[in-house]
Amino acid sequence: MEPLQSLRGMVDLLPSATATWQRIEATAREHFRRAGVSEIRTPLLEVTELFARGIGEATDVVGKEMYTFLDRGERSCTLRPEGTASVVRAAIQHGLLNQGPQRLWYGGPMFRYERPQAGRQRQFHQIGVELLGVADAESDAEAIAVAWDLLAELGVGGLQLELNSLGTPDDRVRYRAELVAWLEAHREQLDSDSQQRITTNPLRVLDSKNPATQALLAGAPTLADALAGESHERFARVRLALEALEIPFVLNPRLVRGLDYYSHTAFEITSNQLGAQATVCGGGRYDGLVQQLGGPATPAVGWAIGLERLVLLLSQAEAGEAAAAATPLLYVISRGELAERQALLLTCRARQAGLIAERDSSGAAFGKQFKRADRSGAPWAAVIGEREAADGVVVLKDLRGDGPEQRLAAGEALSWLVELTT
RNA sequence: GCGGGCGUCGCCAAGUGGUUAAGGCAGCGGCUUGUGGCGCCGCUAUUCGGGGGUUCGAGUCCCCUCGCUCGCCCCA
Repeated sequence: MEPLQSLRGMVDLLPSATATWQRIEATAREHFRRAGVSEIRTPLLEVTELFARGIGEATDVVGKEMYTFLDRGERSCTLRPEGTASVVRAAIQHGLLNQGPQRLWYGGPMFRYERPQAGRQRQFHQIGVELLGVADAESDAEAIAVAWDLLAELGVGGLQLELNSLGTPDDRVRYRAELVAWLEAHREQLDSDSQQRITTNPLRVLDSKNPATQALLAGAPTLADALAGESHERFARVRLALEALEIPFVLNPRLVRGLDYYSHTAFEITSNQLGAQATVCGGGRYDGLVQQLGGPATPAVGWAIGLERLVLLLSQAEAGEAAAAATPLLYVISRGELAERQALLLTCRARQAGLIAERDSSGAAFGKQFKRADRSGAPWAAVIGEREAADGVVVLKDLRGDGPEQRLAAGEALSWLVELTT
């Protein structure tokens, strides 16, 4: 019989890895609590139209990466490819936006049908923050600070914050026209990829990896020059706020995020240790999205961190810590039916008393059980053989020192161990 | 979706057309049927991701397929 495998790009997290994930989640939860950000949980499945309208029909995410299917009622459903659209939908649906600014975070799996590679899976996990109903430039910086500080708290080093301003939709429309005109004029000198993008997504040409194209682009009109005065001032305020927070950043005028809903501030936090998929965190302002999804005009900023990429950046020291946390204090050895029942009882009582206890269920010779007790790393072994079982006692043995074995009633042995650890 | 690399035991890994597929770790058993850590001995792949083909003969060559991986694209 052929064993079954997980679907391509769908990854199991084995016990050796989950401790790291739990630490990230716990750290994030506490970090958000201090930042006054509350958790929101939305369904993994949404009507397809939500993403088509929210993210943009022309984007790669919507155009070719969504897990979309018809349910039994013939509705087109999509496994969420990102979190923002769902959060905004939920906020609108439940009238949250009538109650003042909403500071929300979410986490969980996202789905994108792409070719897997390092730091990229078809089911991946994000943790993200959305600040809805905040308009000021300082809030952009605050959102970035929440992400930056979280990464710092987790101990991720070597990160770079890249920053750009996309201006208002008007700015972008105007710039887009200028850029397209310029690109058309230089069409012959562009690589074929870029030529195609003139019509599909002209701003993306700026990001071309083709060196000749890059050289040519030095003479192209820049988005920064096309920004209206207000957009310019706004961006300056964001930068001043980041400087005040002492969060270093580099301006990246080519940073054009792939989702349609961004305006003004766009940023990415990248690492040079991730290979091609260098972005750990990406986000920005999206003032038009709420309205576009049928809600009241609501300014907003947000970001998402890719957890798989974050895990890649965390050191292996984690694995060691996790193993240590699972080391039992007490290893219970037994042989014989009555003894095994008493061993089970002792083990569960020990756990109820707050001790990490493990029971050997092999029924093997004591020699074997002691060997396993030793390997478990437990400092104490409780031994229950037929004699102990008959007398209702246990033998407590110090596996690390060479103190004498103690023969105690089960309850005494437990309270003795509890005292030892407090 | 497009290119490149790879796929031998749970993990690491030798093997590059010719009898029985090294070794290490882990696991299990024994020396030691009530006392561990060391040591010694033994066991664990009729099979080399799967399927076809070439050949007297294939883990080793070819084709297809699945998976992983790196890059492109895109993004977290």
